[in-house]
Amino acid sequence: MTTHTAMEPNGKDVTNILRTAGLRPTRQRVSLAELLYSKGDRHISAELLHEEAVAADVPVSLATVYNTLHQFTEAGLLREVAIDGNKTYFDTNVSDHHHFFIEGENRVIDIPGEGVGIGAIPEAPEGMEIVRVDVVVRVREKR
Amino acid sequence: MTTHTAMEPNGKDVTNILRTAGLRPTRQRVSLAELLYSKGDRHISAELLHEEAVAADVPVSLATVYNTLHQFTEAGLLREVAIDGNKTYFDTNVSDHHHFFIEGENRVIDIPGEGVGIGAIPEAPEGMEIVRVDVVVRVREKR
DNA sequence: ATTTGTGCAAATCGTTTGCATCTGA
DNA sequence: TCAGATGCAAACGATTTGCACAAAT
Repeated sequence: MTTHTAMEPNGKDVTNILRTAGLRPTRQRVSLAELLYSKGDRHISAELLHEEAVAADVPVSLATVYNTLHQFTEAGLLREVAIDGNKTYFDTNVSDHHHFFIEGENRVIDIPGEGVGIGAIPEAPEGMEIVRVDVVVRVREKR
Repeated sequence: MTTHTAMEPNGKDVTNILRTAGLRPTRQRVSLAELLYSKGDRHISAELLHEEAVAADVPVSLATVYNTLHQFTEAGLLREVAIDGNKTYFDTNVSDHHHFFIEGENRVIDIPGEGVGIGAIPEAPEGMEIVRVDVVVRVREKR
């Protein structure tokens, strides 16, 4: 009986999720997943997650963080948010929703509730199909 | 009399536009502006514009292309479109409109007409004001 | 034992910058 | 003249990759 599937509130779930996604639940993947999902919805960059991991005594290399984030994204556990141009954010909220982007601070936050709705979704060009609609509301500190 | 302001259909306009924007109409700026605006609305990357310039016998350095694109953007002659994450596109259409992003091809095209309308624009977070709303409809080749 | 993941450092890619040299007004 | 522009090459920051080593099944 090697199935040491302890009953830590998160550990177990995460392990299963990873397994289901076809990813071996390695130390670093489990730890990163816990960091990602234990604090509600987040929009995090690879670099920041790496720092958090190191701070949490989970030494992972930056390369592994990148790998992991991409694997999670492919597995549908994360959503890549391309907003800024020079940095990639990963969103732990995979459901359909949109974002505020705070200029200056370079922060991304979810638009709460059903705040936005596209009026009319345009038809895709000939031979194309819509994959997703992203709405980014850019805001800045009011002065 | 050095004011050789010829009456080339574009040359003149461009020169004036630049002057109005407070930019000296230098050889390369005028050429780049012509490349940008002589073909209708475009979504172009620095690299591509650079190639076009070189191809058009207007040797400009890539650095100058970047500088110029940013100056034009500040002057309101261009609009930066952050869609892709790893590349910046500059849109010659400065009016309010949205985009299709063709995955795989990494191409950006305008959404024609009044195809999209945000249903309800959400209120900005406390102390923030909305700068702009960007809608990107990601499409892929239908199979 | 095999397969898959990880870490490191080097490589890449797009973009920016420093600085000496030109150019337009 | 002389501030402002340009070109080049080096600097940069984010991300990726190659490969030897380690861990999971």
